[in-house]
Amino acid sequence: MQVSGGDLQRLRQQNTLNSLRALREARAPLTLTELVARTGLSRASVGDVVAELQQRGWIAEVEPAPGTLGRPAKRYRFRTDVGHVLGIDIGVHKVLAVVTDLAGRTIASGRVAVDRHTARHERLEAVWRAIDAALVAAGREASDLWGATAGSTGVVNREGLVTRVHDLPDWAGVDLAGHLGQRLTCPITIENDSKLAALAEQRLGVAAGVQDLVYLHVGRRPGAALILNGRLHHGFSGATGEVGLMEVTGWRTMAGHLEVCRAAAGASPEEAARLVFDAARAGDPEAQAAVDTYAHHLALGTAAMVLTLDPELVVLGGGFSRSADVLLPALNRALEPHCLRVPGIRPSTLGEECVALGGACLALDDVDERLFSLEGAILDPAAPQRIS
Amino acid sequence: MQVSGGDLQRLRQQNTLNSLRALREARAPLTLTELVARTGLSRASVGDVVAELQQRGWIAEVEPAPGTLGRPAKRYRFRTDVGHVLGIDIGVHKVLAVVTDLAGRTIASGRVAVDRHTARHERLEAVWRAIDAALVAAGREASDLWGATAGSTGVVNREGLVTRVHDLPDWAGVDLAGHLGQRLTCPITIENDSKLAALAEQRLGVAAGVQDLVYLHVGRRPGAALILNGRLHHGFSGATGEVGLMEVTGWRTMAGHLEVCRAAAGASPEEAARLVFDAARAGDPEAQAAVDTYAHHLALGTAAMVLTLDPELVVLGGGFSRSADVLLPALNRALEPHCLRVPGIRPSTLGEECVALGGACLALDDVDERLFSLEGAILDPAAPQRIS
DNA sequence: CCCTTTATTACAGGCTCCATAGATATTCAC
DNA sequence: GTGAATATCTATGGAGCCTGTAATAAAGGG
Repeated sequence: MQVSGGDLQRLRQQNTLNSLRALREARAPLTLTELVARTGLSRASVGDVVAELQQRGWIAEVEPAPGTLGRPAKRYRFRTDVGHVLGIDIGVHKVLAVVTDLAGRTIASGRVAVDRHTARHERLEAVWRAIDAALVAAGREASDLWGATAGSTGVVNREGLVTRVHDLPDWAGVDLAGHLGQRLTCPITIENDSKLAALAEQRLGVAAGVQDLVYLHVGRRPGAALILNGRLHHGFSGATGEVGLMEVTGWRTMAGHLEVCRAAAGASPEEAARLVFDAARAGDPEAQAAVDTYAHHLALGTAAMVLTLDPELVVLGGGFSRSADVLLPALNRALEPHCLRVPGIRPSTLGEECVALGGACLALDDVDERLFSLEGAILDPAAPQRIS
Repeated sequence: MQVSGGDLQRLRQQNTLNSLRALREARAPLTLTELVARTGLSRASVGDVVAELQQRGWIAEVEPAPGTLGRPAKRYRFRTDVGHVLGIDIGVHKVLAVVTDLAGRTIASGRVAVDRHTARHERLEAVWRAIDAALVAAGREASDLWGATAGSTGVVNREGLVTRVHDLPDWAGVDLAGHLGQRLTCPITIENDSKLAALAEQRLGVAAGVQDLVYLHVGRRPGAALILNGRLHHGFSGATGEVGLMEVTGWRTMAGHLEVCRAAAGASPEEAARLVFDAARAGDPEAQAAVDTYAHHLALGTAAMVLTLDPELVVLGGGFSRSADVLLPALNRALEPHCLRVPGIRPSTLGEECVALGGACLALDDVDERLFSLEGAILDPAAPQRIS
């Protein structure tokens, strides 16, 4: 059905998409009368549009709400189950794959443990195992996926290549998009893991709806990601939030201040920080001083970003954010002397799935883009195929 | 003419606006056939739409292009002269008002000299004199203006209040929007001067079309402004680009390194920098060292922003940018060790009108917003009235 | 069992768009 | 100067979509 310029069919397509969008954003069943109010169309037109959407499979009828006065109205809901997307977190210690529906709700996940010394090909193999496990648990095939986004440590450029990595020796230069493309036919995106975590917090977590925020990954290697004007800020070459590379911030070495504490004696580097935070919480002066020193350095880099961007919120994520009750007040105190206005600081709420969930969010953005702004054409629900 | 939801009249409005937009963005007369190609409509529909736009006064017919084969086509242009906007630069040393047409071309300007010690009420009086001079030169009345934006030093919050100023002792807290509103009935916006300069460079200057850039105001009091994703980044409280407030950058004192040079002996602070840059250009080692020191400190704050944002471009504006041939290479060298990727650095091209022009750009954005996205209604050209 | 309330269905009317064909205006070739 | 070629303009017919109104259907309360 070829449609030209400002055709009447175009108007119908617009109205159809507007109705579908209204149902999608309502996140609850709507009656025709409610849709009339939301779209501004007449009841007759909405009836036509809804019939077409139902016939194509985008929406489904649910049973009428009981206990209402008058003839009960039919209710329709957006079918979040017609498509699924995949979010993948390729971390140092684990690979996590999450399958979500079109509302971003987790359907199933698969997890494979790896470690710092896992070789590149083994890690890539673990990615497939996690994906397969998630797909099996979701009862889906790879060809059912409408989109996939993988998060990796390191700088990820526009072409999806991992260009700089510190944690994993042989990971630089890996072509994740190419690897995933061997078995996935849907559109694939690769992004930095902290950026995906920030996106997840802004969509599903503690920063829901905040337009400008700085996400701080606090851990042995701190990092940062930015949401600006409601969108993930990727930067020209993908290297945003790297203020920690400046020597004056001390970000590269600041975790050491925690590890030399007596409270951490004998513990593994992973354990050390938690022990020090616990000791500080219990009142150990040495541990408290170490936390303050850590917060002082963290505040230097954070202040640079806050003064540059004046965000509404700072979100604390990463391993150390589990001790936010100790770290957050220390960071707040340390930021005070640097900032004109200290933004709100809140700890992450999503936990260790946040990177994979952020990947799903990014893939869903792509699905929405395709659905709502691609020439306004309304098609049958189907998994899009990668073109390249 | 009341129009509901997905009315057919709505479709006509959309098509009308699309045609108008095509004519506006072409910035040159178009024939009906060219409009058919750009809008995707049929010739018959475009004919109708154009007739209405011409009758309403939005577009005008120009004489046909000679020397073409076949019957010469009528040509139409967007009437950039039906409306005007005002850009105002309230600086330390001058007040400059610029009247532009809807294409952002300067029609006339008015300028009043002031200085650091001009009292608040005198400066506000100078603003009116500059505005009146510009209006007289343009042959317009205040009621003809479709929008006005004033740029001021200091932090400007969302309500248009100037909250923090360093250069002018009694300027903090001034309610510029209220002052301008006494005689201007159009929508009024107040913004920080560096932000407006950045916008002007991105729309009309050296950074035309660049999506992500950092604008560096280099002068005795350096500052910065950000364009992110093609839009001015205002921040939560208006205090963006203030990384120079961190002591470690040395921005507050770095101009002193220039003024203590022998090359600047006896000169006024305003003159000193230019003399030192001249001496450095001529090969004076002491001056070159001073420039390098200045560039080193400038690079500290710049690197923090570049590492945070990974912009495509850095634009050098402000007084010292006239000596960009000396300063730019020094800044480039000083940035090298800090950055993963040193962005392109270019000197400003717009000169001292840039803040006022940026104000006009911001006012024009508001005009476009109102014209193209306000419920899709197409009205007669007229100066909008402020509601508040 | 009837009445009220609300949702659905059917039909007429109006508006806008597109396609096609004929009329018009200019240039180029001879 | 005349005619062919080219491209634009004008007018008409046909089709699609939306709206409004009136008639019909379905549930709950008295």
